Amino acid sequence: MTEPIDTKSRILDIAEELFGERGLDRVSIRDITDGAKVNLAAINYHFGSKDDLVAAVFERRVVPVNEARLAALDAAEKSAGNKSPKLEAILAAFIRPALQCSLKSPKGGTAFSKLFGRCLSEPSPQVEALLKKQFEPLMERMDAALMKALPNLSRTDIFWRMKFTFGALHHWLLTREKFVPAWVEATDLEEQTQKLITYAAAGFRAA
Amino acid sequence: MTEPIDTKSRILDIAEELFGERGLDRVSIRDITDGAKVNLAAINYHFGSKDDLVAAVFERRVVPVNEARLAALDAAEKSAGNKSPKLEAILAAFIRPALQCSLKSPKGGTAFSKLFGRCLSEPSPQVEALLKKQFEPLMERMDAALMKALPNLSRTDIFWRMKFTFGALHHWLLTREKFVPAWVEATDLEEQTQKLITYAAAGFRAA
DNA sequence: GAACGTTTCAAACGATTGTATGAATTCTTC
DNA sequence: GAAGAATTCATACAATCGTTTGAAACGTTC
Repeated sequence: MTEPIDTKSRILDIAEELFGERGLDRVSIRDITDGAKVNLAAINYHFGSKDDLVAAVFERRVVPVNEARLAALDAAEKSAGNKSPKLEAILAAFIRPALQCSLKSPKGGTAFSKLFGRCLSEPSPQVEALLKKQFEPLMERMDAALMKALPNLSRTDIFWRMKFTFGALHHWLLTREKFVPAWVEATDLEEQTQKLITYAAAGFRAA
Repeated sequence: MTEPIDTKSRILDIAEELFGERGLDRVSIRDITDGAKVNLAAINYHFGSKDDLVAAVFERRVVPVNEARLAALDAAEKSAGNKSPKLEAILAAFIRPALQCSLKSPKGGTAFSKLFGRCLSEPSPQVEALLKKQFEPLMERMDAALMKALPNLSRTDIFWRMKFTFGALHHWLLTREKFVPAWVEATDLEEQTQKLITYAAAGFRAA
């Protein structure tokens, strides 16, 4: 576990890990600089403030995830020709990149999921602006694709079902390893992803 | 808006409101005592510590909600006789009490939802113990009812779909007024509840 | 109304927070 | 290898944090 990377990346890495573990406010500047083995002033020097660091940590993961989602949507639409892609493919384009990114993040991938949950529930102005900028265009694309795939569903219904799906995805990511009784059969992530896609697709298709 | 109630209740009331607005750690003891117009030492005197206050605020809402859920489940099973209640009735027993409680809570009901989200993502030891104690028996009852209603679904599948439903419910409660584009047709809470039940029921029935 | 337990009060505690400073060091460019 | 920019460093700052304290005020009971 050598870490020859630069100061900025080291800060981002363990900031993500600690934020995910303990929450944004329960992690001090000093916790991060100690963990990253950099000087106390490094965060303010490289990022400006703690809030800016939070936004940077969050942005580093959210941007590629949403890019991957758009790319997956593009690919699905392309391979479907002039027809609409299957509902499952549209939902997979939304769900799978989030999971894949969460795997790249430290601590087996739970750190980013937790961080995302926190950024949703206690957003700073910086994070809120980032959320809007990142998700508005994505949601428009998702809406359009879903409306085409489910022509007899109103746009309002699609909006609500998308919100439900979003919630299911993130609660899953957030508590993947938690609140799981012993009797639950072990399943790998791919299986769990399939289960979610199946569930959401049926939810969208409800009369 | 007269508040002739006692110190303890006044503290609980605005603590709930402030925690919901800003997050557990962004609200200081002084914010609460100022808002409740009580002395600074009142929180430590009446509750012991800030963490204990958080648990008390949370407990005051969670306990009645889960009692109402169990009661609704009882009622549904009773009225169904020796048959299984309809899937929608089981899900409604889970969903509706949470919504109803959230309406009683300050700020049009969003405060409790936000508080719940926070308690899920950054639980103190006290809150974590409370969560376990409150949700384990409820989930067992829900599992049993759902297995009876969906006999060809494995218990593991029921667990995961229940988790997805839980996520959809709480993300909805947490962001009810947020991230809603202007074009979404206004719907009252009852309609939204129905939409969620429809979505979740279809998700559970998926092959 | 005296004695009691309960609650409220103003004030202070030590610890920790995020940020700022200016000097020391390293890196880059000529 | 000297000049200048970029980075790291130890240290200090003011503010805020949760908690404690001991006295004052209150309510109850005999």
